[in-house]
Amino acid sequence: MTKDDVAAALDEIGTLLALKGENDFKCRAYSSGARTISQIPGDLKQLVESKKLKDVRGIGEALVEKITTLVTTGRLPYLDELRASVPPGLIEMLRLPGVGPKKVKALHDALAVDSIDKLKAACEAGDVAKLKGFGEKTAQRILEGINFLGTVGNRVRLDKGIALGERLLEKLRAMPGVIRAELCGSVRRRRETVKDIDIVASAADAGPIMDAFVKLPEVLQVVGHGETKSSIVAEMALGREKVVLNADLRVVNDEQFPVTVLHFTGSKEHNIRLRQRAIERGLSLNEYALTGWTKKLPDEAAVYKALDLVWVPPELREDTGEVDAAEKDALPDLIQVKDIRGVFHNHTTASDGTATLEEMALATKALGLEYFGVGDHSQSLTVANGLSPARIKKQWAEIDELNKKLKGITILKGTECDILEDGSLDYSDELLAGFDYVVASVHTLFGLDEAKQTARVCKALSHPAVTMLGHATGRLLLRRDGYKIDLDKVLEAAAAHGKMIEINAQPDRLDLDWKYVKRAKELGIPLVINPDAHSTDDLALYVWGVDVARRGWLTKADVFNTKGVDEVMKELMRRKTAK
DNA sequence: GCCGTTTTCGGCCCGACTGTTTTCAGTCG
Repeated sequence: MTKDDVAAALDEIGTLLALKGENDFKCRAYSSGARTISQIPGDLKQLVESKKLKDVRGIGEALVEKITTLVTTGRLPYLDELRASVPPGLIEMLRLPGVGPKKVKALHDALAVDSIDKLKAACEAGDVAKLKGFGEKTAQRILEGINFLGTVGNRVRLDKGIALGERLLEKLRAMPGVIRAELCGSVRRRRETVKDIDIVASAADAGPIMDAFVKLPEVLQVVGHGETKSSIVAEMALGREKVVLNADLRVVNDEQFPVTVLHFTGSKEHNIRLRQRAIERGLSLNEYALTGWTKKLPDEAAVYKALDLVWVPPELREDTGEVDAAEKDALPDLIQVKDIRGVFHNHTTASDGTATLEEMALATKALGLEYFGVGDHSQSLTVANGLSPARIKKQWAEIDELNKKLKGITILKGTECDILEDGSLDYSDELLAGFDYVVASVHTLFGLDEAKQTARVCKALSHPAVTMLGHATGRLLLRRDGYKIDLDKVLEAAAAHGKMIEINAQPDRLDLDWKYVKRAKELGIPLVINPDAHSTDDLALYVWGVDVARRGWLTKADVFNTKGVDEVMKELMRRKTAK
């Protein structure tokens, strides 16, 4: 039972209790407990066994007992009973916009509605509109929600969310009367997926901007249109697909702007900490002002300063220690895109890429980078045209030739070598010794149980030739969970054997997850940001990995590919000869 | 359910918007 499994169970309890009409604070205690567990460092089982769980903030007696049962037995009778007493369809109904636990409960109690289908029928029959507290408009909104289910309200990848967000932002900034405008929310914090777009703008008169916003061509539906806040469903074509997202706009006066931007950047948990801090100082922080503070607050940094904190980069605002660090002025100097000087894990036409070695190297140079590491697939991955030892040697010769010919870019000899079922590698030790570096990755047998998968990867990490672990979980965001693996053990193995771990920057991977990036740093493991490029365009994807690194508190010094080519080669050579 | 320099009870971040009400509950962020 992983931390995520435990967190999911607690979250489910919170939701089920809410559907039963339980006290809101009790439900929240479970949800916040879930969040705490999913972000807790170290091994949960050890924490349970050492009885230290009760010392964790937000985990009290009742949660300790339930978590202990979950971790030791893998089950929780309390949750099973709850599940049995709440029809599963009720949870699905919560996804409808404007429908929360109270409305779901009312619908179930009064009309015996326990599924989306029955809800649709009840709306169409007019039963919902007649219900106390409901009405024609509510019934209509529910029907619209059911029609939209599957397109609206779903999370989308960060890169797509930003694209739509920036389009809206650009149009807003061009509107007459707009003084300042900023993307806030999870987009600004660079979460790997986003559920909606939050925009804050400042203007002397909000009305005309609100009116113009809800009439933008991107608007699919107007969800709300108030004096200072409007909410739309926005749509934009991106390549061959469409991005559909909710977007909220808040317009305030320019004096309020910094506090409002802070508020809507979140996270909610970060805001709560700031508000508590304000209260401790005899102040009160809301979305418009720091009440009780008499001096001007021209920007966000001034608001933090008023709370005796240094400015916190948005990527860190998750209440995972950043407020304490900001108090001591001990926040990390986060890595920036410009710090990256080369890339290691990339493919060419030799395996499953679309560009040649030379094209890829030149495109890397064009991005201003110093080195291009090729990491084509290894021999057993035949579906991706993995390279045989003979083809590897041919590629090495080609690299030697290109390195003589090309100026301003160095090609490094690497491989993305498959980790076989037993944890051994896909090439002989003799061949492996000829590479500058080896990225070891899992591409097969995703279905192995957690213990086997963990042992497999840990064994690969013990191999002297391995430099770094590729995409640690194999997840595809919003599409596929990663393979079951105990990442805490994997990190321990990487630390023990002095290996690096990749942050795969493909926007649908972002694997290693930022929470584990933070832990890897604590264990002293060097991280490497790789685009896993399969085309020349893909090379620039490393910027998304920089976002993950920043969320994981990494500085330039924590990331291997911030070093220049000479230093990189020296370190890779040192690692090879140390074995 | 959690928490405590008001510590075993009584709070828990707080405001906009909507729709249903006629003063407010529910939802959302």
